[in-house]
Amino acid sequence: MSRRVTSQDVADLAGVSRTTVSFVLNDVHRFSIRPETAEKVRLAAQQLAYYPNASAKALASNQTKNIGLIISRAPQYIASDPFLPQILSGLLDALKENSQGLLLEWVEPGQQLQSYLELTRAHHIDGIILMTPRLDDPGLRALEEADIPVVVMGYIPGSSLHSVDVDNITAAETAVNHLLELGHRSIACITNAALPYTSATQRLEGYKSALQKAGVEFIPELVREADFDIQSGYRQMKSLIESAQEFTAVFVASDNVALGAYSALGEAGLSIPEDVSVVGFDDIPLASFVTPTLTSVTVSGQEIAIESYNLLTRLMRGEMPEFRSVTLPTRLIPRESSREIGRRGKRGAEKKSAKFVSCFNDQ
Amino acid sequence: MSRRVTSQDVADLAGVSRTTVSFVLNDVHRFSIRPETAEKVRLAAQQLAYYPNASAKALASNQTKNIGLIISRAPQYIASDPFLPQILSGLLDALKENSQGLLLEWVEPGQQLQSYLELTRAHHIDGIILMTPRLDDPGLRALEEADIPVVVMGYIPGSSLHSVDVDNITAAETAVNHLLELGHRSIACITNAALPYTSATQRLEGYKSALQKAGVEFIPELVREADFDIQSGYRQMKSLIESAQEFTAVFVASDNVALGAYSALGEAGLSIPEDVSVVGFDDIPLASFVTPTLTSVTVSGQEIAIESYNLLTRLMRGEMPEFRSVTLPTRLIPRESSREIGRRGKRGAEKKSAKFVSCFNDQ
DNA sequence: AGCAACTATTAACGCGCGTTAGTAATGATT
DNA sequence: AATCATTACTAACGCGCGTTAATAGTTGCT
Repeated sequence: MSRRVTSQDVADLAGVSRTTVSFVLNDVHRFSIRPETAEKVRLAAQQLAYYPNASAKALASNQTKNIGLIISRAPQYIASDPFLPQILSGLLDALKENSQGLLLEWVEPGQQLQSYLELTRAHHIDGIILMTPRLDDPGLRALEEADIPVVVMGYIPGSSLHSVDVDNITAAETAVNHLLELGHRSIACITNAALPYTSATQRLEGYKSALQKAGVEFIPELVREADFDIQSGYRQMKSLIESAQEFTAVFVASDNVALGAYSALGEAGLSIPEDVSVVGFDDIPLASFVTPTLTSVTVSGQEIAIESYNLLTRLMRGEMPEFRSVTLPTRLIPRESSREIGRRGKRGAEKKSAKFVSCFNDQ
Repeated sequence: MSRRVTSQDVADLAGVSRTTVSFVLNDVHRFSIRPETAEKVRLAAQQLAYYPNASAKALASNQTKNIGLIISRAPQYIASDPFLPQILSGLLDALKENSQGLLLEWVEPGQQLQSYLELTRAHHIDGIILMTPRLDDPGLRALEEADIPVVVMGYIPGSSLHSVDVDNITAAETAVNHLLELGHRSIACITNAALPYTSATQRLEGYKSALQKAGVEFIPELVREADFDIQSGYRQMKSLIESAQEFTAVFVASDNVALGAYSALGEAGLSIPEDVSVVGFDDIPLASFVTPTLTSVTVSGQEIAIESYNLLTRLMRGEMPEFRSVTLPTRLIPRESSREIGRRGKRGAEKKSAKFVSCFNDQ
């Protein structure tokens, strides 16, 4: 309950003015200060365990030392996201060095405009990183016009906002090409999210493009839209299986969703990769630990986070007025879940391989 | 670049004083205000798209409207945590209703004291939720003495801090009892984290206790310490397999770690549950989608988050001076990964079941 | 001695808001 | 007519800090 320690207290103890304290503790070299004085001040500050009040500092300096990470997705979709921790990990690490804070926000679709306005105007934060943007986000214009640094994780065509992203289209093409090279011709696709999310659209784009370049017909019935979480992957794969469509491989644009697909395939008595090859996307840590290990496209959440943060930092320092969009590299990691189309490649419920089925039927 | 809109602007436009604006927008009923006046003010505020400056508000009112979630773990361990998103999801949801913000912080072991002091003194936040506390955290005393509301997710024996946790000991006992009831007598244990983390110690405690009550000898060589992530689960399980110790079941105190164990078992040619039964902890969403589905103990991250937030809210309102510690229920969810000790229960590298091996050797 | 050119320090203002003490106007009561 | 309550509002202070303009003290040079 002891009164709060202010810079005045430090000044009194050190026998100097509050201004001097401020200069010393903020390393203001414009006004020179005798080393002994500085030392006295530092000692007094330490002795009193003085920590400058964040709000006062923010008000006076017009800098909050916080950046905001905005997730435009409802909490229930956040709960099972294996990718978010990577982003957070990268961001927190980078922020620590500059002793900045991370303010987490989610905005519900429909409330974007107002939320963004409040965020930028209320000035809780110095800069914004926008995650999982939607093409149809009505608040993006407001962000473009707001005079606060913004970096988008992901690509918004036609937007003037700075962005960091992987080349989703090319990456998806590479993934599908991998399947094509293995001899697959009937390749299904399950998106990572609903199509208003740009990454989903782009990855689907890459899928189509790869097929086209290989001269393979695009069959809309082989495409399903998932919704971030495992359940949706399970559902959509089940839907694919139940449809009469034939396919020997599937490109699932999210590892998380792919794991749901694994489950549905197993339940239907289909073996991976004997009956169906699977390629995922994101290369989450788990990908190399599931059975069979999952072929995937590396996307380092940490890297995206760090790159976004670096870009944001430069914007906050007032550098770089010109437009810039960073594209990070991806790499296909072939693992066990994809293999050459085999002799037993024709699928059919009656030809179930015994290998994985047992686990589902025994108990 | 347009100047910031202040409450003075709103006052001018509405033709009243700044004070009146403040009263209207903050719903201060102590001073009555004519409805028409209030309406004028509200209209003006909306017209100017006025959002009160957060820092100024915080400084004047001594309330930041932010709470801090503190993770005492290094970022690399955050990256693959499947439990964190659940916590965040729950917290974000609850916070939204009170239009509060969430400030994320990690403190590195060794820096706790200073970090906590800064957090509490700098007053960036109104309240603290402390995740994954360590028994040996030297900063806890500082938190106890600081006059800021604190809720700990987890249990710290002997601490006066309010806390929310599941009954780790009982839950672990239940998990191990489940294995005992299935006839297992040689049960290994892999902890979820290093023992300074309280949950790890407690779950190990529950494991020992269950064995003791069943009259089964505790064999230290059957215990391994993992470290949050999948890799550590893989390593520790490998270590167990390579040791000469016999076991027919394993209690892994974290689903995430258990998935690593899955991988190591598969690689060694051991089938789950034919050769080794596995019980996890946390019931992450993935648990019901892996092959075989993982028997686990439900711990709802969302619930823990919401309960912690509720407790914190009451503390921040100044209620409840008395000590309180909330314990949330857990439930064992039997799935495919655990079954009665079988005919083929004796393990040995030469008796590998072909089922899972194929995936590792074929490509 | 006299003036300039530093160096070291501080008084004082403003950031935008919440809030207390006080004023002015109106109606009710003696 | 004078007093008192009530209503509707405002002037003015303070939150704790950063920062500018100004002030005292010191040295160097002619």
